[in-house]
Amino acid sequence: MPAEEPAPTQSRYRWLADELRRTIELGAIVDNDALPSERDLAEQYEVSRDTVRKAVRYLEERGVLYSDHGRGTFVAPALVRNMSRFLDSFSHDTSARGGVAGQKILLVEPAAASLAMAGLLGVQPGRALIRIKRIRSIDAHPVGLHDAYVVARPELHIDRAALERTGSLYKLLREGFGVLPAEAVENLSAAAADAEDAKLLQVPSGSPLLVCERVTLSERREPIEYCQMKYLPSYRYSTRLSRHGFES
Amino acid sequence: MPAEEPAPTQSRYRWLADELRRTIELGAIVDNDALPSERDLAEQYEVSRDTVRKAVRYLEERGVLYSDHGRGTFVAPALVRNMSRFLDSFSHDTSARGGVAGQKILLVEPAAASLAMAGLLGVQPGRALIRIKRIRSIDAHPVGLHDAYVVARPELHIDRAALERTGSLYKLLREGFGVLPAEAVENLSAAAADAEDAKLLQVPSGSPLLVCERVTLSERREPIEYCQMKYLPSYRYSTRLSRHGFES
DNA sequence: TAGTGGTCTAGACCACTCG
DNA sequence: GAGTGGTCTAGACCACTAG
Repeated sequence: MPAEEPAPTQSRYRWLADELRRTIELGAIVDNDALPSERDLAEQYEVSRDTVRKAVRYLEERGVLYSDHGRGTFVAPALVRNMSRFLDSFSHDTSARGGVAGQKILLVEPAAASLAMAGLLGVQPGRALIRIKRIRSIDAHPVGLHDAYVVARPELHIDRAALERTGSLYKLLREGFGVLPAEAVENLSAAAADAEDAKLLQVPSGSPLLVCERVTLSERREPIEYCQMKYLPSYRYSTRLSRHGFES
Repeated sequence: MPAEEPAPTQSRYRWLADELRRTIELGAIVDNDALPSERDLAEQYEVSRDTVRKAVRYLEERGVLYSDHGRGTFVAPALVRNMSRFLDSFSHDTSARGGVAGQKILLVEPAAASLAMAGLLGVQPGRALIRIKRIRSIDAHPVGLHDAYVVARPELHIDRAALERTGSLYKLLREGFGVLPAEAVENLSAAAADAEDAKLLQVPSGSPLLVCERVTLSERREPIEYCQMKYLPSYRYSTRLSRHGFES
């Protein structure tokens, strides 16, 4: 029996997924325990089996559940649960970890796309960009440098004041201009801090840094920005991988 | 009209997905072009619309397609296409990039789980493990160190000879013992090479390294191994992020 | 053999986008 | 308003797992 009816704005499977997640977080079903069968859940929550399957799949994608053909559907161990690693801004990601995100804006200026950057972003070389360079901090401690190149658009008016106000470039793009990041490609490696990095992050030159390059695309897969991020060793980047088939 | 019937062993939606991917790779539909509507595809390929939707979703998960409510289904730009980033072994990943994976086995020996490792793996402290330390190389150039701790099982007989023969720990676990990695959690950061790292990788002590820690789980979410990987700056770790909802 | 998840179908209606 | 993807249903059968 449904504990509560789904809000009219929400789909039934999302509502069911939330119900199931709540049940799990309450500790009613523990790690690696089986859920009731899909047919039972369908009856209990008064939805079709297909709707149950959608809810289960939704939670599988988020690492909350996993299903085994012929055996059942189970609660994923806490280690992987909620390791969603979807698209996220530094600010949002940091507060999700219980920290306070900060920034010191070093630079907001027009720039032109270099050959390399144009290729990555899929725009013409020389295309107008807006460069934004910032020191990012968590709980007032500097942890990294962000060097972003946003593809300029006529309606886009990014200035230091607006950025300072919102504290998050993504939030500014979304709320100010309706630009919504939908997908991103990232490339991680290690590098030594150069003289400038060292000075800004207050570490010796040559110190190890985690370098993350990112290209962000809009819902229509138009390029939004290229960003190079350099982090101190204390910064940790977490992710979850699934098999999802037999690609081996 | 279907070009060819699906093999009896394969599901129809996987077959359709392969057909669509082939069509795209042939260049018949270019980046950001729209596919025929789901209803049209269902008619063309003589399947139900639901089967079309499953095929499309399958390719969306792999970064090949994306759909927009009310607009259509489109081919993802080449930048994100085929950036699947599912669970993969070093060997497989390397050959997918066109390189030849190599290894030099430094150590295969029994070990006991430390407190920290026991917590990560979800086993008792002191639990029997098998430690495997290797230098990994691409095209005969050393690129990283792998230090793996495999959870020992009675049926599991890992020795240097077997590992040398297969060249891949995952392949050995899969083909030798039917242990299939299903999910993994990774944690990346930067670190300086210590004296031992430096010697093994032939770089100065203090050089920047990309450190990747990974816990791998089986299909039943039993712990398989903990592995710490350290890579030179030339090694690149690529990933793709999606929004998948409104978690911002 | 009974029970589970996986696939497939046909049809209905809703929500969104765009000319 | 016409066309698109998104949700939901009810029922059938297959493939796998376990006692």
